[in-house]
Amino acid sequence: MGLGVTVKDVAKAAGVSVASVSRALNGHKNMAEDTRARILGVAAGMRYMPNDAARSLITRRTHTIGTILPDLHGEFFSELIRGIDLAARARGLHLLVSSSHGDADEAAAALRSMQGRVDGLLIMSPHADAGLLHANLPDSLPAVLMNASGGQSRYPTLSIDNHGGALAMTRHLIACGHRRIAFIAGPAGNLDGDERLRGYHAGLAEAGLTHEAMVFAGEFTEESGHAAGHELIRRTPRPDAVFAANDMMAIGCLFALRERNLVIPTDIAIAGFDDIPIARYVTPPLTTVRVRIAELGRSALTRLVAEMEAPGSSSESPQLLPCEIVVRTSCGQYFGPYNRSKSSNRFPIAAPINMPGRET
Amino acid sequence: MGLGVTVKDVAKAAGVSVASVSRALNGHKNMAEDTRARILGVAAGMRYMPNDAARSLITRRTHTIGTILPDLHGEFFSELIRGIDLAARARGLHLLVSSSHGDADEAAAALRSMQGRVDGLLIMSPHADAGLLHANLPDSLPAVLMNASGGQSRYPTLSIDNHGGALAMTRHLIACGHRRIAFIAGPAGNLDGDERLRGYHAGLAEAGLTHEAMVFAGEFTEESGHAAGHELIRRTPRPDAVFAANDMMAIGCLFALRERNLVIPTDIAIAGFDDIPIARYVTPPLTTVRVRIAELGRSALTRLVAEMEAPGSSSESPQLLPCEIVVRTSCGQYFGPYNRSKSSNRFPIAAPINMPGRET
DNA sequence: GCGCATGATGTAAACGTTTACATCCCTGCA
DNA sequence: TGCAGGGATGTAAACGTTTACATCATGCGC
Repeated sequence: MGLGVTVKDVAKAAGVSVASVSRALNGHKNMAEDTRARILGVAAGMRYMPNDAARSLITRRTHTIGTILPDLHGEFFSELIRGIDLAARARGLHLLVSSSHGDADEAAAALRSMQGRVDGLLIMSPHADAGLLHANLPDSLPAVLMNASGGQSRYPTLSIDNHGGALAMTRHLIACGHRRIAFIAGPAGNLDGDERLRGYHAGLAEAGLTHEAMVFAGEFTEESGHAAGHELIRRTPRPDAVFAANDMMAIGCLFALRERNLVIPTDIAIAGFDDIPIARYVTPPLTTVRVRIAELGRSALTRLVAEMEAPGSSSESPQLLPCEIVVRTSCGQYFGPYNRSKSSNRFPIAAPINMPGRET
Repeated sequence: MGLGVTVKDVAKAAGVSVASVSRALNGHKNMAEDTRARILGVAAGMRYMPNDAARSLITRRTHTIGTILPDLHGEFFSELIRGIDLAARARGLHLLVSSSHGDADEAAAALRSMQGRVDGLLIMSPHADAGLLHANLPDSLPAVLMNASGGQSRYPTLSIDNHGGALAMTRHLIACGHRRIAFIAGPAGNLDGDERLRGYHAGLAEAGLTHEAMVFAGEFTEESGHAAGHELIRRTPRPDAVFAANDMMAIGCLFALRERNLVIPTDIAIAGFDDIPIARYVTPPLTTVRVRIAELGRSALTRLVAEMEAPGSSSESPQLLPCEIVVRTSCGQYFGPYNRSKSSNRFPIAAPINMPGRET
């Protein structure tokens, strides 16, 4: 039972018309309270569940929002979905996900296949340029872009404040006394990576250290960080700090330096970007830039809902989400004025054993 | 444009009836090939997209499957979704997710709200007992349970082979020469944790070490592992190995032991369960049991599709997914006959610095 | 007591598909 | 030439809702 019970069956059982049943269910005004109560009782008794397809057909609302995501792994993906899901559920919206899009064609297919199933779309895709979007989406479907090269598109855009985060970290490293700060970049053309690089350069420029800029190629992978690490210690004079465009490269670099028996942070400091969970557990714990991924998801959904209710409502695009410096021990001690996260160690991590050069 | 174009508009533009348009789109037989081509051309030209709600209404198929998940974090969640999504997309199915269900009421609400939106359900929830499922799901809706206490339910069930994995790890520890093996358990009543505990006991029993069993309470959290670590080293004689029911507890324990300046694995060995990404990056890298989460998702979806096509097709429930021992360095050297993962270190990790007691 | 506003309820159209059935036309065979 | 058969196409019903509009009863002011 439960399936196959229609509004008509309920109407018959309750001795009213289908319209009354519908009104009772949707909480319309202008109904006798006792009638409503009776209908609701009968409906519950029959375990009636409205057919959403029929409802959507007439109301033109699916109460579902779709997400188009690239081939993401790990914490980033789950936190993003988590933030979106929480915000969506709070509004009674369902979540249709389509992830793992490796190329533009797959992303386009996903876009098209969501037609008519969703009231709005949350899109994060390196391939989602204005052309692709226009070709595969009806103009009437609200959408919000995440971490896209905003501005050029007619869609609202939300991004991590990559530039601001990298700038803050560069300042922090300088404040810690480092001067020769190397940077391990992201893959060419990657938006996040490019912004972080810009922030690094801005930080150096501020301190009059432009001539010290030292950029190594990277691919956001542990391997590329490892390779960059081996390369950068051959430089003379050696850099006294490394800032990697993401945590995985910082960790790869960390291992490379340890292979050469360099002591971190005494011999050389390391900083990353993202604050992935692993960052807290390597030896020594990694100083990094935290990005609130769940918050990005939550904000994007909020923005999308606003867009759905009043298209073109807020056009102050792109919106930036702030980052936060998380100071651990991989960059040496620092007690200056920058924003430090109180919660950077939710749990007291043991001091790395046999690690010289650290004060208590 | 693109929205608002209906089959009727296409029919008019192509000079045929709506039935012909429908037939052309759905690849029916008994159609003149040229007519079909013409209709398809017109439809594409008008950027026609069929309305899924209307289609679902009449066909009673949504081509969507729903997932009900508990409040999961991190890698586990993303890998699971990833496996499901890949398998679903391959079959042209959409994915409706509902995660973060903290209690039974939320799970029940999620179950009900998916009515009529999905053709089948993938459920992982500690609250999803037979009663809850029966009360909130129509009998006609196919569903597959993941990691539930199988057998008692009329739904097909898939689970990680927790018992087998824990047994294999216990054997491995014994084969490494350890005798006094402590176990840090999961939260009381947790199915996975209980099965792992059973596997531990079975392993000890096999080796005639039942009297050495030593179980400490844990909550699957780093904190509880840390606490258990401090507790277990006060025992005399001290355990020579610790097997934690999951990696986070193993890591908490690892830090506790390092705080006491114990050398791992010389003084005491540590093993975990799950192979979370962090496991490879702690010092020393953690030996653990790998569970193929994405594979679990993929299998569950495959099973669900089978169930949708032929209800009650395969009742050999519950189905177990094998685990795999991943040998790193936290348990000492071992070259015996157990199944070792070749890929346990996708990338050469540097030897932990200043870590005595390890051979090359 | 009469008309009228108001509130409760019923009737039926509409949403955009799919598909059973009817119709038409063409081919092949007697 | 006539007729059966069958392939192509059209007609219209059905899916389960919501909602504009019609209807009906009730109470109120005069």
